[in-house]
Amino acid sequence: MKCVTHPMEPTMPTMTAAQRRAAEKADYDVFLAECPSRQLLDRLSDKWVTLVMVALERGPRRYSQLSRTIAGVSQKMLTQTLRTLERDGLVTRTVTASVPVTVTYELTDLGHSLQRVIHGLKDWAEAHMEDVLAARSTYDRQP
Amino acid sequence: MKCVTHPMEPTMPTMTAAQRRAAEKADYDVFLAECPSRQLLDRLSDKWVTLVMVALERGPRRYSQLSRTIAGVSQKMLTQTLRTLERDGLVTRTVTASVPVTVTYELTDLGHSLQRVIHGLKDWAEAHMEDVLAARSTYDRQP
DNA sequence: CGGAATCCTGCCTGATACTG
DNA sequence: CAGTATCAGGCAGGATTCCG
Repeated sequence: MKCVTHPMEPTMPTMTAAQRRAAEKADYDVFLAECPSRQLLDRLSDKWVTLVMVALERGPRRYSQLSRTIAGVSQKMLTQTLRTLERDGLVTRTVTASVPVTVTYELTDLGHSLQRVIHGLKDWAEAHMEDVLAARSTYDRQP
Repeated sequence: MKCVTHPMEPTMPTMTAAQRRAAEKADYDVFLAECPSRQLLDRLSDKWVTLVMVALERGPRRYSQLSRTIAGVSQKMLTQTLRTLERDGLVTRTVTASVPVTVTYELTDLGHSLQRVIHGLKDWAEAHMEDVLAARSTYDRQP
């Protein structure tokens, strides 16, 4: 398993999308620190990324809405997170020239595909909260 | 939607496991900073947690194996991550009293259920690497 | 081998002030 | 409203050393 970027070969029409995806996967390894996929996984495994992606799941949201929805986020981290998500093609940023100005963030198609995965994480956390709390009290009871 | 811990009511035998889970879910909100589920989601949305969970997916692993597999992790963070995963009931820690000592980590059933979700994140990162790289170069080309 | 303990740095956070 | 800028401080996380 190598970690290389793909030379731009002409797309082979004989491959299905699924086959191409499988071929691409084989060339990336998240365990290699230098691999782009590792760096991407590191970025995605971020609490603010997770919360923003979940907050955007039901459609476009304004900056101030996100700020209020995601309790505890600083302006700095919210803006920074939204910028990198925009750069990575996961959200779009739309500025409406009104007074005062309105800025709307929305998931792209790519963003939606990631959102589905991340939503699973949120569901898991909410569904298994009891189990985790029980495990903690068991663990903490021991010397 | 409130964020409360459940008073220990006797389990209602008339509820299915799925029903009980749905009822529990309704009481947790990851957007509230003080909610346990939010804090759990924050912990899970961590790059070392993600990588350790993926590294353990094929069965038990020794500390040194994990250390070598997960490139770039420090002993401190690996130990710290494994400890919290153990405390949260996601992995077991087994010490074999040999010389030198052998320590093995393995996913619990709860851990496996989370691992399936996290694996989706890894798959997404590896599968959509090209899309993200393309989006970045488009973004960076603009002033 | 698998850590624990220590020190130290840099980033995150929080607060405040200022713009288009 | 939706940021950018700046400065304080605290703590996450890296590097190093030592131990059963």
